[in-house]
Amino acid sequence: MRDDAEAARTGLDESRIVAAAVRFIDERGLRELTMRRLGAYLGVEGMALYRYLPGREALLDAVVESVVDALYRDPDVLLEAPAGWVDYLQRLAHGLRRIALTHPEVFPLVATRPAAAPWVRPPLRSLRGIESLLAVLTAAGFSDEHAAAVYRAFSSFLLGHLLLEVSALGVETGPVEEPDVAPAGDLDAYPILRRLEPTLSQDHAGADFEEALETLLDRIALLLPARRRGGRAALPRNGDQ
Amino acid sequence: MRDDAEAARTGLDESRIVAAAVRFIDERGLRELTMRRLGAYLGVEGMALYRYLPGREALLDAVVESVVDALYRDPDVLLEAPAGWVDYLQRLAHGLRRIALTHPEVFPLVATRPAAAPWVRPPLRSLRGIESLLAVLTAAGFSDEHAAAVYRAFSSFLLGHLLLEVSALGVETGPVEEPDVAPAGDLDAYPILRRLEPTLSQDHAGADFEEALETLLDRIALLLPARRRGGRAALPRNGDQ
DNA sequence: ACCTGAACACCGTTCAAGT
DNA sequence: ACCTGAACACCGTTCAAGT
Repeated sequence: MRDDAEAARTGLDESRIVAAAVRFIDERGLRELTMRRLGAYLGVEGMALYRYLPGREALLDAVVESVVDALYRDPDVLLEAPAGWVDYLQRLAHGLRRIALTHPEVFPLVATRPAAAPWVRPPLRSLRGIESLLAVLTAAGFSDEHAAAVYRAFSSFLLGHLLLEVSALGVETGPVEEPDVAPAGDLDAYPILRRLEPTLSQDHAGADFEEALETLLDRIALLLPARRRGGRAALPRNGDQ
Repeated sequence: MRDDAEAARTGLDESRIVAAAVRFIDERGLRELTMRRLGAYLGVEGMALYRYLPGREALLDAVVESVVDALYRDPDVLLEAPAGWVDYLQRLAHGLRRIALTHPEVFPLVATRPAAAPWVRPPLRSLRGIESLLAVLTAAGFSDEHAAAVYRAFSSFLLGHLLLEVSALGVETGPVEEPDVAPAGDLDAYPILRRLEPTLSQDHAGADFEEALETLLDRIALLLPARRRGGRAALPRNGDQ
């Protein structure tokens, strides 16, 4: 199906298959991905993939792992030697957001695939990543319980914001059906919705993400004794915009 | 397949099919749901369902709608006549959490199905629900922009927390494979993770949800002039636990 | 009017056979 | 050693035919 069947010269390989699957999903969407079509995309019959992967479920797991692991190959995330826990959490958050926006069709998979253990929380799914996060937090003076609580709060924040952001992306171009006049049905029955529609349609994803992240970091800083907060959460924030 | 094929006496019906689909997913999981099996579950051939629904995608949309709409049939949510916006948001949050925990296999669908418009944000997916939320907020004195911002923050909060909570539920009993000794592979390479595993395995979902909800409500209250906050956000909260 | 049976195009997966 | 072809059980969906 592709002009340059990239596997033709050197043969297949698990990592090549997974990389092709990620590109396939980015280009055509998760719904389009079948073993047979991915085979064709690689210039091969679908059955050939079973030499390298046990099946479709394993392929999807590998896709998720590959996309999440890109975080630790990202030079802007700098797993080791972070300049403090605040800087570390900011880099992690921005790195994950970059991944979500680069692979919006893959991210729902990152969000919903069953995890290997109950404490592996999407979207931060890699043991290496969790270990590193907990290492940074405990080194910064958080107790074990507080480090765990921060990990939980941070996961929820990322999952909620990023899943909503990519799903809003999808809805713009996603369902190709119904090029009707009214894009969301009859709003006539919902007067406030109709009045607020322009306001609600504005894209605040970037600013909301930053603001919620800063708020979360302030709240986390309060778990530390004041002298270790690094200037965070010094004052209550002014609320009236 | 079921002893009392409930449709046998009165015939099929869209709402009966959708209700059966919800029960089927609750009992056997989303992955098991096929048109043919749902037919059998109703005592009928799968093809018969196409008289009432255009196809499988429409069925899933109807399942999501049905589950979310239960919120407004819930007497504890009390759509109309709320005792203030704080009370309203609390009831809505708790009502949605109840739904998520009642239908953990359906909730990922609520979280990830493409929405009808970009401003329809999971998990609060019903136009009626959004209208009602915005009505309560603007009546309480929030500007249009603030009401929209509250809606966005509230959606992110609910989605992140509830999706993580139900996915943690799923992982306990979900993948029936691998009753191995080590439940999450070799933690030997991750010393901090190994030390924190008992801490991380504790279930804090309920308490985390309440705490994050209260924090969010405090933050939202700051958008109002002080005299309209109803006692909310009077003081900065004490951080050291 | 409502459901069934047969049919079609397509899946995931297995495995003997080809090269 | 690596891929293909045929095969199997199962999908979603359509539609003529039954009752």
